Amino acid sequence: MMNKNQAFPWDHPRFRSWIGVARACQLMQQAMSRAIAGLGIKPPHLDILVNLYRFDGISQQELARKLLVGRSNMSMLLPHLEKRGLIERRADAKDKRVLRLSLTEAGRSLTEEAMAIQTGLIERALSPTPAERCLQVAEAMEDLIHILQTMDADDEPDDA
Amino acid sequence: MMNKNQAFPWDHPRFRSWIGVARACQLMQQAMSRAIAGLGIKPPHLDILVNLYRFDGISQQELARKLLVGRSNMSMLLPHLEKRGLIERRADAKDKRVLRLSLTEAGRSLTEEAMAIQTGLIERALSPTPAERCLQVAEAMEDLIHILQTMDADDEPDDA
DNA sequence: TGATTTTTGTTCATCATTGTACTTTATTGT
DNA sequence: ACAATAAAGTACAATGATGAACAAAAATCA
Repeated sequence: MMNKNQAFPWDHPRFRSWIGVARACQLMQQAMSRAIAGLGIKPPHLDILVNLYRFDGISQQELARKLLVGRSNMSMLLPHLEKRGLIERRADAKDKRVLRLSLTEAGRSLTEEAMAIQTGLIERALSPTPAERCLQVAEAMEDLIHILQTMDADDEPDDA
Repeated sequence: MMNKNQAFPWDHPRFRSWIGVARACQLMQQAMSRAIAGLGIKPPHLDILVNLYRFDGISQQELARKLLVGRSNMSMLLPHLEKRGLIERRADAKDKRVLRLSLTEAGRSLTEEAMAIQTGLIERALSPTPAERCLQVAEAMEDLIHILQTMDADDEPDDA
């Protein structure tokens, strides 16, 4: 059994492909962690800062959804960044439940430094891959993301 | 500043590409976690079992290196799997320091079940991507892995 | 309006991962 | 052979992530 069509999982082209993606991600995460350590932040913080840089005034809920983590994670990390003077949390005027997030000046400039490092590392790591190929990779990943999110959406509503 | 060449990081093709890879990885990890939860194992255990399935008699050190984690991580996880009767650890005859790892019968059959689920999920997630494209993705990831590993090797020996 | 349900964010207990220090065994150098 | 160094595995303390229970505010609906 299982050695009828393709002997082992690692002989499937898609399986090998995915193993490569997973390893690459892990290594990249570690490399990124070291690259930005000098700025006193770690990958989770960087993700937050970049998203605030891009989407000013976002709520904690929306931020958590973008980062694919739970709300509680934001509640743990954001006060830290706030105390360090990198971000601000102001209550929304119309809905007193939500906290609107934005970068301080210090946060904005640190984020720009961090993004320069991040972009540099990504450029170096993908430098042997031509831009066109990168777009094909991106396309494959977006298809995958769409499928997984659809699967999740299917599971939850009708679930037991 | 920074908006001279390409306005923002997310306009770089390689940057966008990488963001997609990272998101895909995260979602896949979560989906995989749910997919194998019924077998009573989590992604780290699956990684271990698959590697033991493929490389019987490997040592804890080698396993840790393959999985890109620390030795201590193996020391935490393996006794668990051993108590559950999925793996065996036997001292090497020639070098009393190393423990040689192998799957039990129960472990082997559970691993086959798990790999079937894993392969199925990967196949589904990458189904819209033709096999040829998958190989191109794999190639890009292998280049990236090689670069990052070379960078690490460069940093450590001469490091401060 | 008043009661019920949703939504937002927080708190807390639990679990996973990491790095460091430590023990035991091999290897190297003299 | 003996001392020093390196390597394999373990123990432990610190950090990070997760999910569930909770409080406050808003929305829904009768």
